[in-house]
Order: sequence, then structure tokens, then C-alpha cells
Amino acid sequence: MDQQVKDKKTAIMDAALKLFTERGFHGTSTAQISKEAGVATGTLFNYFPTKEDLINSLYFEVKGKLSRRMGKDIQAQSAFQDKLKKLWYNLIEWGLNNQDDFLFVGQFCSSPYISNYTREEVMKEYVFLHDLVEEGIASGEIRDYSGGLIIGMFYESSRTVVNFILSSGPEDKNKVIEDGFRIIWRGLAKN
Amino acid sequence: MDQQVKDKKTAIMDAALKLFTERGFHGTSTAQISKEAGVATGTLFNYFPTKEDLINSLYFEVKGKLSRRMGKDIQAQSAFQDKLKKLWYNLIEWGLNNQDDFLFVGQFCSSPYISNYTREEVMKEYVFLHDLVEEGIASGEIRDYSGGLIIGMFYESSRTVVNFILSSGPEDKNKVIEDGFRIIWRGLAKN
DNA sequence: AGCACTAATGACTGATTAGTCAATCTTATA
DNA sequence: TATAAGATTGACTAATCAGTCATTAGTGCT
Repeated sequence: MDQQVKDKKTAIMDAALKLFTERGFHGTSTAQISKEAGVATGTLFNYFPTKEDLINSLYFEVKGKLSRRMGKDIQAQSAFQDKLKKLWYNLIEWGLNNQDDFLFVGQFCSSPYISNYTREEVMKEYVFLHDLVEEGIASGEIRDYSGGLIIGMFYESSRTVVNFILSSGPEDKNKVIEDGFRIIWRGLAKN
Repeated sequence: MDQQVKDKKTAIMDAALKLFTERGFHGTSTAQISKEAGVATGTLFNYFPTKEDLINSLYFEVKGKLSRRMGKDIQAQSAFQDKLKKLWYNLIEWGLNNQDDFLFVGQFCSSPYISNYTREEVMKEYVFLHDLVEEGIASGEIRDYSGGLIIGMFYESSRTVVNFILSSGPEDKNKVIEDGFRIIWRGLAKN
């Protein structure tokens, strides 16, 4: 697959990501995606056999990118609180710097167009989170709540902060990010 | 508007709520909604001039019901922590006992089909939350974070807990609900 | 230049869409 | 029972949909 080809495929995915997020899956026609990407309608179907294949590919790619960004430099931190703080900043940074991706994930993470296969493949990249939480519980730094609950609360808190920053105007971004971490850390920490 | 009429309108709204949630707005045809509701396609358009009017009516009604449930018996509590706890249980109970409504709100609260007018009308019923938060900050029981951030974190935490309970199998429901409150309370409380 | 192969095209199709409307049915009142 | 007003119907339409495929354009090799 040379550069030309990759460009067209990428253009289609970029256009689809933007339009799906703005107008929904069924609200976006393949003709609109092709037009926005600057290719013919037939070209889209060369790369993605169906519209559902297209959104599954998008989901796989975006969620994969997120998992890699999330985990970046975590292990470079020694203290557990610093690991969690690094995770927090990674999540927020990803959301603020990749708004299309952020909104896409929010809208389609529990949508019926994403196949169970795609969902399971993506899930594999997130197991490290459970290990991290177990580490914190074992060392006594966070309280012994259900791992799934802790991960859910942490992740959704980061999404709340990003959404709040994106929708609120002139508030101090960095203060909101720090306050958000204080809230979730105090909520989970033992002391 | 007699009982008969109300029944048809209600049947249409119930069917639409269920189908929109399951298949999305554009993924659900007006013909499907009519069939599910047991009425003719024309009847739907007697009550709702367009498909968008239908989803806006749904949003208005469901969000209105939520705001009334949320605020129920709050003022009967004297301690601030009890008010917040009552709010928490109201939210969780609503989510668990009205799953269609819960999922509908999750999917369409930031969707482009809901008009700004509808959104603003609905927002009016939620101002009491800001007063409540101000009360807690003023009395020194919760920390002085941005009101919008506090409300967002609290609300999304409740959604996380409901989602976690709905998706996780045999875990102890009541423990999860209590743990969830502990997390958000410790996160916000001053001591 | 000539050949072989793949990428790209867009006119086309059968199916489906939101919304209409003339005709029919229901109900309330007298 | 007779009448009028409003509620209900579903066949219908113009527009749009996802996906196809015969044709054309582009590329690399000899």
C-alpha cells in the first residue's frame, strides 16, 4: 500500500470521523463522506466493504490511539499517585487535543454499530488499567472498591473535565484540570 | 384531549423512546415507530409535525421527569450531606428503574437533533442544583470548586454507577451504590 | 512504446425514507 | 337517529439511501 493509497484511505476515515460525530451514523450518507474526502463513492467501498466496516475501523483506530496515549510514561513514575496523575493528564490532553476523536468515542462507545468482535479486540489494550488499580489497592494507597467501578469513575471524571472545559468559556483550564484530579484522587485515596 | 387520544400519543412516544435508544434517530424510521405503537403512519404526524418535533418532545418530557425525581424530598433533609446523599439515591433509583429513559438521556443529551430552545427550556428546571452547591460551599462542607464542575462530576458519577450496575452481573448493587457515593462525597467534602 | 495490473470513477439500481392527503371511521350532542 | 367535528387511516410521492460494476486512468516493468 503506497502513500497515494494510504492518503485516500486516511482522507475517507478523517471525513467519516468528523461527519459521524457531527450528524450520527445513519445521519451521514456514504455519498457525503466520499464528497468530504474528495473521492468517488466507489472508492469508499474499495477500502471498506460496508458502512459498518468503516465505523468499526474508525472505532478500532481511535480507541487504540487512546489506549496508547493513556498509558504513555506511566511506568516512568515511581509513586502510585504520580502514575494516576500522569494517567489523568494523558487522558485530558488527549481529549483536548483530539476533540473529534474524543467526541467520536463518547458517541459510539456503546453504539450498536460497533461489533462485539471490534469491542473485544479493543478491550485487550486496556487490561493494564486493572493491573494499575490492583497495585494501588494492594499498596494501600487507594480504597478497596471494585476495580471496574474505580476505572469507570476515573475515566468518566476525565471525560467530564474535558467536556466542561470545551463547553465553558473563560474559566482557567489548568485549575479545572487540577481540581478535577483532586476530586477523584481524594475520592479514591485511603487518607 | 381525552383518554383515547392521550393513549395514542403516549404509545407513539413510548415506542419512539425505545427505538431511538436502540437504533438511533436516523436509524429508526417513522414507519417503524408507528408500527411499534400500533398506529398508522399518518397518526404520528398528527401529533408531531416532524420527526424532530417528536424527539424534542421526548427529550423535554424525560428530562423534566428526571429533574422532578432528582429533587424529590431533598429539602426534607436538614444536614447538607444528607441532601446530597438523597440526590444521589434519587438519581441512581431513577436510572435503574427507568432504563429506557436513562439510556435515552445518555445518548441524546448532546445530540444535534435537540433544538437549543428545548435545551434551554429544560435547563430551567435544573437551576436548583446550583443553589444546592452554593449552600454546601458557603457552609464549608464542600470545597470551593467551580459549581459547574461539581455538578458535572456528581451527575456523571451517578451515571457511571448506574451503567456499571447495568453492565456488571452479580456484584452487590447496594454496595456499589454506597461506594459510589463515598467516592464522590470524599472527593468534594472539606474534611 | 507496449503490456499487465491495480486503483479510481460515477452513473446506476432496488430499497427505503419522511411526510401528505383524500377518504373513512368515532364520538358527542341534540 | 341524524349531523357535524375531529381523529385515524394507509396508499402514495419525491427524494435519498447503501452498494454495484463496467469503464477509465495511472503505475511499473521490459
